[in-house]
Amino acid sequence: MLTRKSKYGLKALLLLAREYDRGSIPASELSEREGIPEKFLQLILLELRRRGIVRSRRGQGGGYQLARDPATINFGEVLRALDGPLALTPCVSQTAYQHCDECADEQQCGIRLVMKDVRDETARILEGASLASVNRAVDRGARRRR
Amino acid sequence: MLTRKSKYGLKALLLLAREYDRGSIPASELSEREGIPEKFLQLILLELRRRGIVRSRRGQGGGYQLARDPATINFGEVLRALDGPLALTPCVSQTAYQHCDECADEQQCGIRLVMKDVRDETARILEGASLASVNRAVDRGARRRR
DNA sequence: TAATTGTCTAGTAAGTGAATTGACAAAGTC
DNA sequence: GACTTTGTCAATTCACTTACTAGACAATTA
Repeated sequence: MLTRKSKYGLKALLLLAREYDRGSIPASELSEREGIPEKFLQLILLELRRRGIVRSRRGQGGGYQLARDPATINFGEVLRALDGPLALTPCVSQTAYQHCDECADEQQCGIRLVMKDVRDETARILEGASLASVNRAVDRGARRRR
Repeated sequence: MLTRKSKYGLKALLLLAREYDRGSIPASELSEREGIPEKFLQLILLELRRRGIVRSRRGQGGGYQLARDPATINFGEVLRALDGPLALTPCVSQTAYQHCDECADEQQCGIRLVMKDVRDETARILEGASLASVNRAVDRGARRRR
């Protein structure tokens, strides 16, 4: 399951992407506009900063902004930062591989076979979903509905 | 993440599928051959029985067997039975849809858009993976490696 | 220097995962 | 019909994770 943490993180980032050229936006504003508990959001933004996804400035007029162009930040990267590896099982993870101790021969494991397929497809979709492209898709959908 | 519960369940089912024509296999044997804590396995098998995936017989010579042909039982069905819905978020679940309260307009949610894609692909893969086809794939892999 | 805003460490309540225990029920064997 | 094997089920345990909150502290700017 997607945790609230990731959901909040993505929401804040999508908003930062929409207002990318506005400069820094304080956590309090992000928190209010997206309905995210402020202290929790600060925790999340801190992790995103450590990962180089977001940049921060303190003091009056400070706040957060994307560290890079919205087209170069994707859902996969964000979910990995906040929720950990995408794979459903460590034995098929690219970023956090771990051998299953109960599995005598990984080559012979049917479960692994299937989970590998799931991971690959999931990664393909999430890494293809950049903040910029997702915002564009939402806008396209809204226009079509009018 | 795939829970141990589901992993154990799938392992037991794959074995039951391999020995489908042998009749009932006691939980104790499944437990020993797959290295699964026996009491925990019984809990899992009970859930699978309630879902009509497995059949049981008590008393001497009793045990468990698949309720249906191994080709008609797929990973998606099993994971739904043991771990709950496949979707990463309730607002894109087929089997347990729930509106997100924090989401004003679902049609405008970029996160939902992406999670829907992930769910659809995940379901396609997991529902295409039957006990029979996965066992066949494992055997093919083993033969190729020899 | 006062106000604003981010940084960081702790802590906590509730829930989930991964089991274990033990009483009980049914079915077959001798 | 007693005995044994095997499944059913409710209850409990324990560690870990999620989703927060509190509060001290640090930096920046008007």
